[in-house]
Amino acid sequence: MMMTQKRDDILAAAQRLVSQHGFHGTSMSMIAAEAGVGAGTIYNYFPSKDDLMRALFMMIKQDFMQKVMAGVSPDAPLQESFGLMWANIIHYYLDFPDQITFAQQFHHSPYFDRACEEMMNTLLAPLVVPFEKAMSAGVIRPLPLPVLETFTLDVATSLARRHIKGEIILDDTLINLTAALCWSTLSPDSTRK
Amino acid sequence: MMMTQKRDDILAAAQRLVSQHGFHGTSMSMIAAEAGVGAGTIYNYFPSKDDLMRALFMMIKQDFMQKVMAGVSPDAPLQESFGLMWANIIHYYLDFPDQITFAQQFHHSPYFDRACEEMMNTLLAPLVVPFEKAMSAGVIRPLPLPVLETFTLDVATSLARRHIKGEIILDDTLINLTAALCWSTLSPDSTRK
Amino acid sequence: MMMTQKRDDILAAAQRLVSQHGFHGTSMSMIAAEAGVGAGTIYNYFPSKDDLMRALFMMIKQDFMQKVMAGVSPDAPLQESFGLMWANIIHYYLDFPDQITFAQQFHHSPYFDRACEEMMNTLLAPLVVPFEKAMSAGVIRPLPLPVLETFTLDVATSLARRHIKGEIILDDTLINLTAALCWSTLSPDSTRK
Amino acid sequence: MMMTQKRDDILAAAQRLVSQHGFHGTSMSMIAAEAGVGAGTIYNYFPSKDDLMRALFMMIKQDFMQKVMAGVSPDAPLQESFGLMWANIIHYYLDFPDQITFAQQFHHSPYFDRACEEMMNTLLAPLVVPFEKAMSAGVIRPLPLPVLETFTLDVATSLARRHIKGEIILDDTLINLTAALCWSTLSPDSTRK
DNA sequence: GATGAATGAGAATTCATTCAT
DNA sequence: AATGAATGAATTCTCATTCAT
Repeated sequence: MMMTQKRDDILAAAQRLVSQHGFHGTSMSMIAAEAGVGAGTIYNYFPSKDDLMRALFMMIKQDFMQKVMAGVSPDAPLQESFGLMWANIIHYYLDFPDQITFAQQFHHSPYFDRACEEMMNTLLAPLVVPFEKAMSAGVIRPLPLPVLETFTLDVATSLARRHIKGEIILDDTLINLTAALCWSTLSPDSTRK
Repeated sequence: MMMTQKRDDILAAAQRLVSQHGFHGTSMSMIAAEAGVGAGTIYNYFPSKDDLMRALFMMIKQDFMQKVMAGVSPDAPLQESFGLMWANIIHYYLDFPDQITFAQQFHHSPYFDRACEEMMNTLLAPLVVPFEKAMSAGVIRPLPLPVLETFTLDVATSLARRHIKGEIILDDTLINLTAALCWSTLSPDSTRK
Repeated sequence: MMMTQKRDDILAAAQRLVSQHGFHGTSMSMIAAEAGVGAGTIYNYFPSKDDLMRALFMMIKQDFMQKVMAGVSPDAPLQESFGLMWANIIHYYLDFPDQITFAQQFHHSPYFDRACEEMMNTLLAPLVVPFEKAMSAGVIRPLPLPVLETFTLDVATSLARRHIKGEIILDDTLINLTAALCWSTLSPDSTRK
Repeated sequence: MMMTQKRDDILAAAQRLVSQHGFHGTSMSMIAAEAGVGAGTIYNYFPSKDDLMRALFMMIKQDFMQKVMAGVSPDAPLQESFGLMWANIIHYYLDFPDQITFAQQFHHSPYFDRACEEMMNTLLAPLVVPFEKAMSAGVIRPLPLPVLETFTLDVATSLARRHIKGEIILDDTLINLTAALCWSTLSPDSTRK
């Protein structure tokens, strides 16, 4: 159906504008104009601005997950998958800086409520499962899941943000180095002297 | 003069409200009411909403720095200082959850411009210097400064946020564990097999 | 479409209110209420209060010009046209006192900028051309154009204002007398003893 | 008394600022700052902003009258006095362009009420009396007083304004020419063919 | 008299949302 | 479904005026 086309146009327009001007710098009329639709049309697809934003966030996260898992074999050893996923994450951010800007803004705003939280957890599950297995198997250090996420996802995000801001240059060498650093944090013997 | 009192009331009110409702959910009238002053009074102390927000951010960061360095001796070995600073950071966030909420919102909003960036760097300098020395001395692994900050400050911030959201409980055990994990990332031999 | 109706209502309301209360005594909400539209509606037609005022001024001046030139034949001798135009000007002011009040307020306010100036000159051109021709032909005394305008337009305006204020009564006799006085000022032999 | 000094400072400051920024572009605090007094102090001398503006207008008009009559002998023939007064008026405006700007703004604003009107008439009396006498004596054409004012004062004001705006240059030649033109309008035989 | 911090009513303007077409 | 003109509540900010010192 064509119904989906307009919806996508609106989401794409919103993403472009919000990453440039922020949530509150982006009005519904701006989105409508950028998407090439009437102002009222948006409300045929999204009940409110908040809903549009939430939908956009989810869309981005879904896309993110898909690209992060690209090429990852469920049977490969975690250390190997980890390196691949790490590179995927970083490249995603570098390829789509708008997305990270939007996602960060959204994530630290009052838009991000319990419902978002839960949907995100559901979405992240495929990423998390292999780590849980690895913990059970003693391949990586047993850690509370949120701590694990901090030392992996959050670190990658932080690095990407600093790259986008121009503080560092994430070339292959630095990507590999940081991947190795993170992995070492997870491996069971890392704090040995 | 009491001039300072009203200014502080306004800053405190702004902090409380923004951490709850976000920047754009917090109107100047709300701040005035919460601070117990007239709407126009705010403008005797801050030229605009933006300036008020920036001033608040800076104040928080200054306070943060002071509390993080509490008890840290410049002559102590870095590993020892590191543990102390780590605990200080975590405790600061746990003691003042409003601050971290506000600071994160601000940091990822369009309010945060070049000028803020630079003031922050100036402010963070005392924290950074010992690490640079340690790198030169080979005590810790040589890393670009932003990478170092990611693996220390940003990780601590992320952990604290997850504590505040209820995902984990940062008791002394977990604080020590995470400190050790971070430190191991920095130490020169951590990626050895 | 009815689009034009609302625009006109707004202009008419603005004109009435400003001639009574002055620019700054006339708020946008007052105009909206008087025009019977929502406060925001004005901004669908005019980007700002300034623009609304400028548009109104231009509209009035255009209307003025049209009415002043009514019945004036381009081929008639200037002295004859002059009498007609003079009567037209005076009658315009007497018929539309709001307009003159508004125009005078506007003209002596900071709203009146270079751009207004130039648009006015363009507008006045048809009025001015016959005088320039008459000067070349020696029918009237050669004078700098602004001086000519002073002795014609500005004098008529001043007389009309004094009528509106009740200082004089501009009946046909006085209109004819003043026209004759002005014309005598322009004719080449007027200062002869 | 020193009381007068501060009052004068305030009036002078107001005049400077209003001629630059207009009435509503000039706030009481601006005036206070420019005058070097506290914001509240103004209210010891003037009950309100409106009163201050009115007082300023009157002061200017008084000064104007004094300078216009400078060197005018009550016994001299009117034609001679007229030339002198004409030059005085023009020179006053050229010497004090701020005043004309302010006075025009004020005169066409709602600040200018009946009371102002009457005070102005009282003030202008010395200027008017000689003309009335000359009319009785048949030296000049009998005209309603407001018409006379239009053809003299208002014309001079208009010329001065056009000079200030750069449309013409009022050198001695043009001053004398325009004086002669105006005088001819007043003299009893001017409309003869 | 002098001060200037405090006030709060009021201004221009924005924008999410509605609804008649 | 699509439109976009209309709405009006809400926002930031200004400023004449007051009053405790």
